[in-house]
Amino acid sequence: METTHLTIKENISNVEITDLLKRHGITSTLQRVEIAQIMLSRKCHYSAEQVLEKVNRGRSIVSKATIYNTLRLFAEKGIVKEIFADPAKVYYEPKVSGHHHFFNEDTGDLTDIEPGQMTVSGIPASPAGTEVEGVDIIIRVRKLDVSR
Amino acid sequence: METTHLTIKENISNVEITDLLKRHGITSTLQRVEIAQIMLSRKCHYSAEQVLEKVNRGRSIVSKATIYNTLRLFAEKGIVKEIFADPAKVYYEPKVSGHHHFFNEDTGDLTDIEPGQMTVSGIPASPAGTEVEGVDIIIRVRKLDVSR
DNA sequence: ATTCGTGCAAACCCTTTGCAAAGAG
DNA sequence: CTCTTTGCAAAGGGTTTGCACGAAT
Repeated sequence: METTHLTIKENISNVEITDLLKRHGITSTLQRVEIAQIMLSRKCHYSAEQVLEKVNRGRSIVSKATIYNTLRLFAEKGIVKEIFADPAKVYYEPKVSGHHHFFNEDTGDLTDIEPGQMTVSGIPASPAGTEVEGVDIIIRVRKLDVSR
Repeated sequence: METTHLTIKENISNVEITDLLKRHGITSTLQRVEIAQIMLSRKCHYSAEQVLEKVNRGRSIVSKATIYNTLRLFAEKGIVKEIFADPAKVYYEPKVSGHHHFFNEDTGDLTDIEPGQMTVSGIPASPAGTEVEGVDIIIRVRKLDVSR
């Protein structure tokens, strides 16, 4: 349940993943391990559709419904983060705190801004009865307008 | 076409709105004036659905399709801004630069953070061939967890 | 006349849900 | 054996589109 440290590395063993899921209060199943494998082996920004493709790679192991359910579960449990930058779809990334994004409005590309590069100051008190969950900064960019 | 100054005030006359639309390169029509009226008479965050209700108020002046088309047009021309905070729907507000938002994940409420309160420093150079369109900061909040 | 804007309904697409079958402990 | 998870297909809901009608120049 507690947010334990997330390791992003190329070849995470199933044991490590199972362990990590359990530490986050998630029952380990075949499908969940496969999805975690995809989401935790590298920095990425994947749509549900992309996760589906990557998990199944030819074979057919996980259904679309399970992708959505699992990604939502992972988000609730804090091992994945949802990015709402593109109105058309949600993107998912491994939850490593403190970094933000460029979003290219022409191409839909998301790019990481490394943590520490950018700082926000003067964050006002949150509305009465609420607490801050997180701060998302999205810098919207588009291709240079050469006509100017 | 140029982003001219936007005035938010309670009773904007049709003449003022027509003029403003024209200055932004938008042909003035009955429906567009009605929609602009709603969007420019106060600070607000409305979903397309809410704009529809407010514009029609009993009568039936504008269709849903026109609401969407017009809001998108207004966004392109810079008199309205789209907020992507809630994955379920887009919110629209009058485009007055420099302010940001609290988003309550429990209720879906958006609240303004006045410009100047919060500053970001260390914005890195945007990816090659792109230019910054805008910086969106969303502070996600939720109701205080009393169980802790 | 020709062009542009509007309205309706249907299409779209991402996402969620209901329910029966399979899996975990 | 009981509770949880999965898969399928269907439903859902916000948004977009196609096309005919109407308005404007």
